[in-house]
Amino acid sequence: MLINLDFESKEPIYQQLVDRIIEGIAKKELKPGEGLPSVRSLASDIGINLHTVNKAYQLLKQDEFILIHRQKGVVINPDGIPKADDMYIDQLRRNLKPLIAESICREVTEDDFLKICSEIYKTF
Amino acid sequence: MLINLDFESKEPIYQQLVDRIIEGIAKKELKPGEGLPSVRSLASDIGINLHTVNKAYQLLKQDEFILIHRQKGVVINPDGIPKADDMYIDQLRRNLKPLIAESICREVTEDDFLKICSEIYKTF
Amino acid sequence: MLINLDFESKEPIYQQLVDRIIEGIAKKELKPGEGLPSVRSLASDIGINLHTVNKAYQLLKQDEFILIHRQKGVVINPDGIPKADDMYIDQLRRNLKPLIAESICREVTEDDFLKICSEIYKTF
Amino acid sequence: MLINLDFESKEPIYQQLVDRIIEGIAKKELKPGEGLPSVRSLASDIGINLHTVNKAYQLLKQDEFILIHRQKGVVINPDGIPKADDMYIDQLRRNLKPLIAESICREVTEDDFLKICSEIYKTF
DNA sequence: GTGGTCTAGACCACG
DNA sequence: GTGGTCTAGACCACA
Repeated sequence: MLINLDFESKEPIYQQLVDRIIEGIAKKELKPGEGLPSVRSLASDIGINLHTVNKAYQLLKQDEFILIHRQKGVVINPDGIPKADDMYIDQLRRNLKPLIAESICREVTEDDFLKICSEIYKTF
Repeated sequence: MLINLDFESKEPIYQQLVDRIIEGIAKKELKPGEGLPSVRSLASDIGINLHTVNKAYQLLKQDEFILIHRQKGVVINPDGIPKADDMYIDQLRRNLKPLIAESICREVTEDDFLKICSEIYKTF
Repeated sequence: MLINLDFESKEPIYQQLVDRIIEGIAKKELKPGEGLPSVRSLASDIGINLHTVNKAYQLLKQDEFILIHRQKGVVINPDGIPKADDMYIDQLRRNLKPLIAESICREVTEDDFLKICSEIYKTF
Repeated sequence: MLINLDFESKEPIYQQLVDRIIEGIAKKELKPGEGLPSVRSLASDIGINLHTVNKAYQLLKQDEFILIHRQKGVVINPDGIPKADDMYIDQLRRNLKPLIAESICREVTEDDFLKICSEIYKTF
């Protein structure tokens, strides 16, 4: 699995890293129980700071995407990722709302928007 | 039009302000050619610094949602908001991708996701 | 002579007005000795503030483009516009420099640039 | 590279700063990929507020002269400056027009004007 | 009274 | 230590 970061983006590197890993899980490139590189090795591979990788891992752990074992190291949650609950759906709504609002202003129809989402779904 | 900000949020105030105004346009509560409050009055209304409002206005101006008219002050772009172009759609895709990736991990089906988007569309 | 102003421009209205009048003189649409509308009538014609027109006229008077007679009103300098002196040429250089610098960065060749200037000269 | 500002000028400091940096790029004193001082250090060097420097940097970033790299800091766009497009040429025309109009009024011939431009080109 | 500019000082997120 | 955000207060240009 290849991780592509944009150092010129406004998006923090640790957040990009989180997103890439979640995408890897969504694409089944990373499977439950599978190991992830250690903080140190990943950091040096990508050429970023150790703390940055650590922050990404902590966030993923917090949302139970990964587990951090003292001995086995970092692994994708073997029990699978927690299902969406109401809180997640709420947060998703809040994130989607401004995207949809701007799309409406720019005359992207609901059909167009859904089609775009659908296309992205297919890429996973 | 009522503007509701969350001062505890991680989202910068100026960005929330931008989002609220775009939502107002999407909901037709703000119509092309309509005037917006001056930076000073809006700032004092909301209870924030005028520079924060100004930054929001500058961003909206940059994307041609509003324009600064030397006589009328700040107005919603009377020619309407620029239609979505390829660049906007690309950016939209990049924004949607991580949301969809996480949703897939959390077993939100494509249908569920589209339904949520559809519901949000209806609120405008 | 038609005066076209852009109220959404960053350029102050009085400056735009000055520029339009100078262009009128350059195009010989306004000839030495010819009268200009009074501050009041011009202001109401264009739909701008009286002080704005006045400021434009004062600037033009300062550079001897126009004379302001108590009785004859405002007239294009009958003795013609003062020729370029060293000070004017210096100022012109200072104004051109940043335009040329940016053009160089954007790979506009000297020939291209001169051609553009030449074209503009032809429009007068 | 030395930066010379005129604090008495009507031209805003941030704009002068932008102009100086663009001139530096035009003169190849600043090369693509090269780093620029941080807002703080440049501000204290020049003796101005860091926000003023920041505004200049933001404008340069917007026109893709520079980019803000999360690791390298502020750097001249390593891909080079975007070439002139129709929009830039139009804007250039609009900027040149009043300069040429006044020059015509002051009997600066086309040849003289082109010669001045040519001289400025040679200084880069 | 409006927006534009500049300063000063503070806190935070990031790497 | 970096840029990003926010506040506060000031002066000016503009209309």
